[in-house]
Amino acid sequence: MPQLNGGGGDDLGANDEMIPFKDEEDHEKIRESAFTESDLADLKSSLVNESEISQNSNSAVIRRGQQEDQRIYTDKREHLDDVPKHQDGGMYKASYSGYPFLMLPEPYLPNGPVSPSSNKVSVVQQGMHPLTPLLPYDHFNPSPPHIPTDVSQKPGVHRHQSQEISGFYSLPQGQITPSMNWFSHSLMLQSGMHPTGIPHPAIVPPSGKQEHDQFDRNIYTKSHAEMKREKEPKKPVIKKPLNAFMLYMKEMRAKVIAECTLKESAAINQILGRRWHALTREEQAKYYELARKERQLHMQLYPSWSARDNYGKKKRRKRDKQQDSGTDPSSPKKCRARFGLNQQTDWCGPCRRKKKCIRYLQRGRCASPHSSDGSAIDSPPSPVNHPPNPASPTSSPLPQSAKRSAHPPRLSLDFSRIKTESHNNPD
DNA sequence: CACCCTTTGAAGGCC
DNA sequence: GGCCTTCAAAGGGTG
Repeated sequence: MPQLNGGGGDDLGANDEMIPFKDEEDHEKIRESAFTESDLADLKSSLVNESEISQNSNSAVIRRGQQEDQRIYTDKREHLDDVPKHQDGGMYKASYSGYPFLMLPEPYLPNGPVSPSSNKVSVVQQGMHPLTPLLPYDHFNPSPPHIPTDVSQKPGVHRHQSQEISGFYSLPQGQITPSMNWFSHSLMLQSGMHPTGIPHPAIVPPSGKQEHDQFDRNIYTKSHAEMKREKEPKKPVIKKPLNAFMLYMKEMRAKVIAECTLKESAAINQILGRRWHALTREEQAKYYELARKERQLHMQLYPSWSARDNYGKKKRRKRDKQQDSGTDPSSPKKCRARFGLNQQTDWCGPCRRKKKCIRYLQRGRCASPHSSDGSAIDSPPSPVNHPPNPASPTSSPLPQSAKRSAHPPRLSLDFSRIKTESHNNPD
């Protein structure tokens, strides 16, 4: 994919990495939010700037910054210091272990994180090998250390690695043994052993967030009968596979929390969102690739599952309710509607180029920045910023979403705009 | 206690 | 195909 091309170099330089995010809104909202302390805001800015600066420099700088970030965890990883730290562009370094084992999103870990106390922090802190989990595809480790040695061994079933679909979904301990390759698991699932009968990592009890943790604990603390009684009425929920950004958040959240001592997820997510945009395509591509693989595996494990299955499992958000109840036609969602066809000069770049604004369409706001006076920032007619499709044309197919989606998942953003916003980067 | 907030991406339904 | 909605994680905040 062109986005991945490391070859022309410039392409990766993200000059045309038109990344949308609502900068102005960010600033305002952050100020308006519960985090009103100026130092906090500064901290946030610096956090973002850190990435932005890196972005504006080059990937080497980025990696250096990441290494610096990583230092935060040095004390936690000292015992792993003999392990090469920089195997994959520095991206999965710090905490992105566990994938496919520990990094598995907790919903996929029916028994919860290996360490009961670590379910908020990812992986490395769990003492995992820093590389194994980070290299789920090419460096898949069939014998993750956290797999208990006493797990039952199923005779005749041998785990053999699959390079095509590595073990993204860790097999539940005590349920699916590590000696079973995931294909076996998949086959089991497809051949009658329905997911609902096997507490697969992606399967969680139907209700609250933490429920799966409780659920997991209950498995060991409650009697079998009790468990049965409790479990039976509820149908386990197969969660959606995490997308690239979710994977990124999962990995980086702990780091951001540690750096800025923030705990409020909304604020953390804002930072993470901006950092996400500050990533180079290469860096993002790795997460896209992980996400793609995860979807692939999820699809194989639960061929009949549909994202729609989980609809209604969450309460509708207020915003949605508001939209639903009173769809306010006076609150335009699109630049087209907002400014009208006669004032296309006021449209944001993407809208002007494409005559529409996806962010307005999807989020009710335009991610692509307008200038402070309301005029649109003149974005270069860069190619649409597809997600850095990690699938190399020779190795993997396009992500389905990329194939299906008529529009790019992300809007383009004039990167100079980000620079302008950056306090530290006059460039 | 339940929901909100906040982010991006994926998926699916509707037209 | 375009548009729209919902969910995925997370955990403090809020009513």
